[in-house]
Amino acid sequence: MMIMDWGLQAVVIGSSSSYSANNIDFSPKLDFQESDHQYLSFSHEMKKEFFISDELEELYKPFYHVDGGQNMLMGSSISLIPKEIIKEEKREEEQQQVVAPTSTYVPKYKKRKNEQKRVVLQLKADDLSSDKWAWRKYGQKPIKGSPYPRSYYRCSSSKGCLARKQVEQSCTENGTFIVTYTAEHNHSQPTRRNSLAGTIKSKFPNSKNTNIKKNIVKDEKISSPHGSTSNNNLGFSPETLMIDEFQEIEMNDHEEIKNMFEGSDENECVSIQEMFDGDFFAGLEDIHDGFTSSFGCNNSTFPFSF
DNA sequence: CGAATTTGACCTGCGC
DNA sequence: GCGCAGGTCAAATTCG
Repeated sequence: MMIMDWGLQAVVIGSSSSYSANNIDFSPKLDFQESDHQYLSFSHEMKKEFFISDELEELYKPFYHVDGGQNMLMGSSISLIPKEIIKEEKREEEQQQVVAPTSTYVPKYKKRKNEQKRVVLQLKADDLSSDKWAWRKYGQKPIKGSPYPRSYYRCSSSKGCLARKQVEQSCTENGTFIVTYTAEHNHSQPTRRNSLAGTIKSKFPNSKNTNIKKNIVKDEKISSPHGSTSNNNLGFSPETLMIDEFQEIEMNDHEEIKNMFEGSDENECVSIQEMFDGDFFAGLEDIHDGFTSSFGCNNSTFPFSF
C-alpha cells in the first residue's frame, strides 16, 4: 500500500477578491483489489474536490495542451475557482470576443491587459518552476503601489505564440507570487522539459541546471528593496518538492492523467498496468532518486514506497 | 558564439 | 490635450 499526499495549494484571485483553496487533501489511494489487476482508486471526496465544474475546464483552456482533441492541464498548478469568479471571467470573455482582422494591419502593441482573456493565479515560489511551458523574459516594470516589480514573459517554445505570463511577488503574502497568464499557446506543450531552451528544468539542488533557482534569487534581489523576504532560499522542503516534481511526470501522456483524475465511470479506478505502459513510474523513480540524493531520505520516508 | 536576461526607451490606453 | 501607468521593444549585457 502506498499513499501519496497531494497537498495542492492554489489560490485564484478574482478582480476584487481572493479565494483560497489551501489544505485540500487530494489523496489517491492504491487498492490492490485483484490478483492480475491493481488499481489506483481515488476517493469520492477527492474527485468531488478536484472536479469543480466544466466551467473550470473552460477557464483553463488557455493552459491546456491541445493535441488531437485531448486536453492536458499545464503542470504548474491546479486551481479551484469558485463559480462566481468563473462566471465573471466568462462574462469578461464574452465581452472580449476576438475579432479576426479584416485588413493586413498588424498592431505593434497588443490590446490592453484588461481587454484580453487572462487568468490570475497566486502561487508559492516552489510552484513557479513547475510550469512546463518555456518562458522567456522580455521585460520588467515597477508597479505602482507594489514594492516589487512585475516581470513579463512570453512563450519561447514557438515563435508566433502569443501566450504571455506576468509574475509579480505578492506584497500581502510573503513567499507567494501573483502569476497572470494572457492569451493562448498556439502550439502543443513541449513533451520534455529537457528540450526546453532556457529557464525551466529540474530544480533539485544538485541539478546541473540552476537557472530557475538563480533567476528567482535574482528576482529576490531586485524585488526586495527593503531586504525582507521569506523565500530567499527557495525552501526546498521535501513536501513541496515532491508535489512539484510529481507534476512534472510525463504522463504518457494525456490518457493516463485523465484516467487518474476521472477514473472510469464504473469504478473510478485506473489500471496500474496502464500506468506502467507509460512513463508514469519511470517518472516516479526519477523523483525518488532525486529526492533521496537531495535529502538523504530512504524509502520509508519517501511518500512513494513500493 | 548563440541564447537568455536586463533595462532604458518607446508606445498605447485611460483618466482627468 | 496631457500626464501617468502598464506593456513591449530592442540594444547591451550576461551566461553557458
